[in-house]
Amino acid sequence: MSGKQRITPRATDFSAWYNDVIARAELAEHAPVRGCMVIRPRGYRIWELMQRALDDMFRETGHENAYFPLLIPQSLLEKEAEHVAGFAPEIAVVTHAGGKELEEPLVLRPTSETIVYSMFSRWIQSYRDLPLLINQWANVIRWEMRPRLFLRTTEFLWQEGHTAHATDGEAEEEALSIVGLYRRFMEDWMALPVITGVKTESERFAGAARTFALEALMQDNKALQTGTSHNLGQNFAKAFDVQFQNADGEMEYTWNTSWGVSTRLVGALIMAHGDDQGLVLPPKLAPTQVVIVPIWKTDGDRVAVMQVSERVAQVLRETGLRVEVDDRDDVKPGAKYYIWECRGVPVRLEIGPRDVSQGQAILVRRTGGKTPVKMDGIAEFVSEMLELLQRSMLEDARTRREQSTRRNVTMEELVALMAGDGGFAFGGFCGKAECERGIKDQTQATIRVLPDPEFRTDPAPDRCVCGDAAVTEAVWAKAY
RNA sequence: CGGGGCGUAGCGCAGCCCGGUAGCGCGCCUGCUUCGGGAGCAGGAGGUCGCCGGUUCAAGUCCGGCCGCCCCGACCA
Repeated sequence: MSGKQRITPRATDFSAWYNDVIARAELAEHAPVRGCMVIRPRGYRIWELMQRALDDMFRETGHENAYFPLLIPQSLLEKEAEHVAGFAPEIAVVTHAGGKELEEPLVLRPTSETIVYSMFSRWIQSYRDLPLLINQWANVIRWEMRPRLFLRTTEFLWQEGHTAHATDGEAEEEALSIVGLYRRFMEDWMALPVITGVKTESERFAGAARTFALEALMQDNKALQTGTSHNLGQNFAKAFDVQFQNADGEMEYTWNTSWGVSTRLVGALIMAHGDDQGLVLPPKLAPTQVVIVPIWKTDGDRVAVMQVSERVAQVLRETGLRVEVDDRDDVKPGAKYYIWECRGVPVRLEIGPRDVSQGQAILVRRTGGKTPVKMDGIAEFVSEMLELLQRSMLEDARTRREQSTRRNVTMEELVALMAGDGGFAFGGFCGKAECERGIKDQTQATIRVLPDPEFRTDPAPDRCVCGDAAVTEAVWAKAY
């Protein structure tokens, strides 16, 4: 547990680094079933902190939590043609139960649109029932060929929002406002800058009219889709007969949205901020924000140092900080430094006999640098330090992303970039699926999004990377 | 599903060619000395060598079969 095995440096093998960090920080492990993971307490608490923040945001915007079942009748899943086709390869099916073969196989939900909208059709009668804004926290199952802890597992945890509206405009507004909500969460809590935009047809959710997405760049210069929000149009309403009577007494199908983020966000946090020492957590999502390491030689020192350490911990906790005192006497202080750095704790306070006599503690930042802090006003100082760290992590991540972003790329540049350093490549796009396909075959890069106005290049490119006239701008990257 | 590799202590591995008392590092337990950047010494616990069969006086090692896992080629929050 407190071994001194080295973490593979990122530059040597990013994948091995990622696995090492997860193992050493005790975030998760592989389960007996291929593709499944056990999320350990230190990893699960990160997810719980994410959940709490997001859940509060959903509530503030009028959404209510509910729970729909894991098992879905196969016939129900098959009602929306495009949806079934899209998920077919990833579906797990229960055929036997109670000691006999089932009359109708049950699907383990890969997502819950089908069961949700079949229930919505019973709950909605009038325009007065709209909008209906539901969220659920749940696990889902998607049989994966190439699993990776947190990033792509057969079972994962997520939230899925499902809403019903009276008009297409309202649904579109809802889908977009969720993108904004996700973006605020990712920037303010995860310190993760994202690019937002709309997906091309080939990357669109099975059954959606439009898919909006948030894309972040990891330190290996590969993109990670960190969230999606779909305007489902009336596709599911028609498949599941979700109708309401409008003010004029006419029957209309509802307009729906669905949206989600998952435990993949933990993987994003690791890959966006981690360094060769291990995990680096933004203060707002760190299970332990401050670790106090008491230092002593003699028993007399120990009593004095522990007394001060506990008092400092108390003061910090009273200001709402998550604090741990590492008072183990079988591990030397130096070893503790490595352990807590590996776990990503943002701030460490070292308190030894010298500090006690001088009325101070030594504050060490996870991202580098140490300074003495006076005991008077230490809570305020540490709080401000954490806020500063939270902000600087976002700025640093944004700087890294900008350094790995190229604009107005030509086909030659795109090919060279994807064969080399990778990163985000902005360029004109003709809108043709064959063009998109060809670039993917040649470079392994896909269009992550057609970026929202705020991210676009000014002036807009007028030629597609293929040479044809551009109808829009696109962001290419190799993706997870 | 096609190609390559691996199953030996909690983890990482050696031993296998050439059959003969199951080993190393880390971790774990006990004690003493240590303690401001991964402590040292001494003692100790821990194993159906993936499974089934065969050859042999004798199999971790040789032979046959099976199972599982990892890596590489067609999808995805």
